[in-house]
Amino acid sequence: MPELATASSADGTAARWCVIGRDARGGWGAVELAPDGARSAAVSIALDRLADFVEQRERAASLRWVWHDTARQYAPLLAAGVRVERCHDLRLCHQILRHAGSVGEPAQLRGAPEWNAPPEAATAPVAPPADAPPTLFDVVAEPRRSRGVPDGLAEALDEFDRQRSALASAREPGRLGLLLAAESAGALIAAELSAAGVPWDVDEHDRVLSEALGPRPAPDAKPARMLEVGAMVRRELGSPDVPLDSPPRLLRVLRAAGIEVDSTSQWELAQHEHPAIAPLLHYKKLARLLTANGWAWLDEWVRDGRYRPLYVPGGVVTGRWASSGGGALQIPRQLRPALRADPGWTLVSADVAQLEPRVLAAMAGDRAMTEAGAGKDLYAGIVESGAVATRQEAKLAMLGAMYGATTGESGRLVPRLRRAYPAAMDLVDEAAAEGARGGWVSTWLGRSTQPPGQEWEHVQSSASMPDATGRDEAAARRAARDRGRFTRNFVVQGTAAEWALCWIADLRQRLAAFAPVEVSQAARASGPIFSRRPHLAFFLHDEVIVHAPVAHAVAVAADVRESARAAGLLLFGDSAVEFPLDLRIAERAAKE
DNA sequence: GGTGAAAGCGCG
DNA sequence: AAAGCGCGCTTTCACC
Repeated sequence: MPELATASSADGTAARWCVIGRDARGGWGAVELAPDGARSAAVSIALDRLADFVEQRERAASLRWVWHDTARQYAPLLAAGVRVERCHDLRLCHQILRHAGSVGEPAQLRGAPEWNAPPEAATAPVAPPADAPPTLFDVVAEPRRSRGVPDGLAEALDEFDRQRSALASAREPGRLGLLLAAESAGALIAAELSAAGVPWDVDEHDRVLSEALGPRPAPDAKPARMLEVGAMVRRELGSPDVPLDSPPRLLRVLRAAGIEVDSTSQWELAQHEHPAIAPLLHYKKLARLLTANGWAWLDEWVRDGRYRPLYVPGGVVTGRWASSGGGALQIPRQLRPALRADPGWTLVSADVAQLEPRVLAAMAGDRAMTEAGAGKDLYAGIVESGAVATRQEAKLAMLGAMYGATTGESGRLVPRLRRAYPAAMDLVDEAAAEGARGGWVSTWLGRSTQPPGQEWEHVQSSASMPDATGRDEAAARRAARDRGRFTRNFVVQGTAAEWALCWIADLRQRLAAFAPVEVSQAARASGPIFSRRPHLAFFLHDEVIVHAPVAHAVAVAADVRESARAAGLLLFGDSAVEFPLDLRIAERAAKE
């Protein structure tokens, strides 16, 4: 699996790194590093020759590009039709190494604050005009730190040295190195996903909207169906002007009508009997659809038959991706029919069945839980083992175990899992205890939590002062429990994110190996790199969608499964834990 | 008039 | 007033 190898690649060839960045004269510079540390002389590249240079070197040698920020560096290359196989993203890797508890000598890295930049959206923030007079706020506040990271070649070389030293000092450099490679591969994939886009059927989307809301209304007008349903709510409440879109005011009206709710959220409304409730819930559904994914969203985010959200790799503390713009993390199931392959192509969709519990079973080496998930639905396996009575109970108990539920039905079921799967439960319980103590925990590959903030420490120390009140002590216990739930979930969610990165990184390489097909007119919307081969089109935590020529669909599906197997092997070796997929090949493509 | 918090709800 | 983790986005409303 060459993609994820670091120090040397698994295909037997010595890995070489090519570090690139801006040179002192404003052009580009490149320096190649051999595994033994030998450096080539710096090569200068004219501004407009960078894409050519990268393509040439990529073809000539097995390289890992080292650059400051994939989000900024790779998008222009993709636009120029250049794909790269591997990279090392200095910004993302810095974030991981800086906080990794297993790094023995982090001091040098932590002494390079300019690389400690938070993930940012692909669109650069608008800088204030340089000639604007400083406001009072500017004078009082700390100097504004640059939001980006240095993009110079010299800085990149220095930072790469620091990162290699830090990695070498880690307790398990192999694992942490794998994480750095996986994270960087994820950054490449995120850029490629935005470039390729999700094939999106605007007519189907419009049909879903019209069916629910009525025809598209004039700008600033409410759709017909919303007006009708709103009128029903008003009639049932006996009030001509119910403020449907303002929760605080709606709450007052509901209480005046005798509906004793404390909020206007749907789960609470659903618990009351009143003729106004059904239409009100209906109205809220419609309003949500309209504002979140209505015609305005369609106009803004879908162009040329492609939905192009922005992904933020490493944007979540656990290592999951975040998104910024386009709402890729929250496409409602209702709109899934709008994901539609181009003519002659199809969508291969897969999601992992119960990824997080399976990851937990593998981490903990829990044989009973592994057995419960072998060859079948994990929750069904838990029921078979006799721990709980129904699949629903198994799911509720498992989520409660991983999230730290203490009350309600979920909390009530957790002790049964503790008896049936002590190894798995010990692992999450220990992670929670460590977090509650103020300590740090790590994922399987070594992504660590940051230490608790000053506020948290302050609450804890206040509670141990001689004059601490009962209230102080309660607040400290609550904060400790809160952090414990976070660290409990961190180890599982974060390791699941690592598994998923390995899965899609492996799959990406397999897809790139497909023989190219003739380009169809529609497929060109994916851009020069993606219109001739199967390519990733969507990724969300534990599911993936591949856009593929129909002729390749079955082979792609096999690769998706094979990559899942490879990810399990890469992370957990010969652990018996299986990662079964729910996999579908879409039947309908767009009309010719 | 712009900003930020909170409510509410969509996703895993 | 969600119980129980992690997010983003839209809207309203209080405030400067």
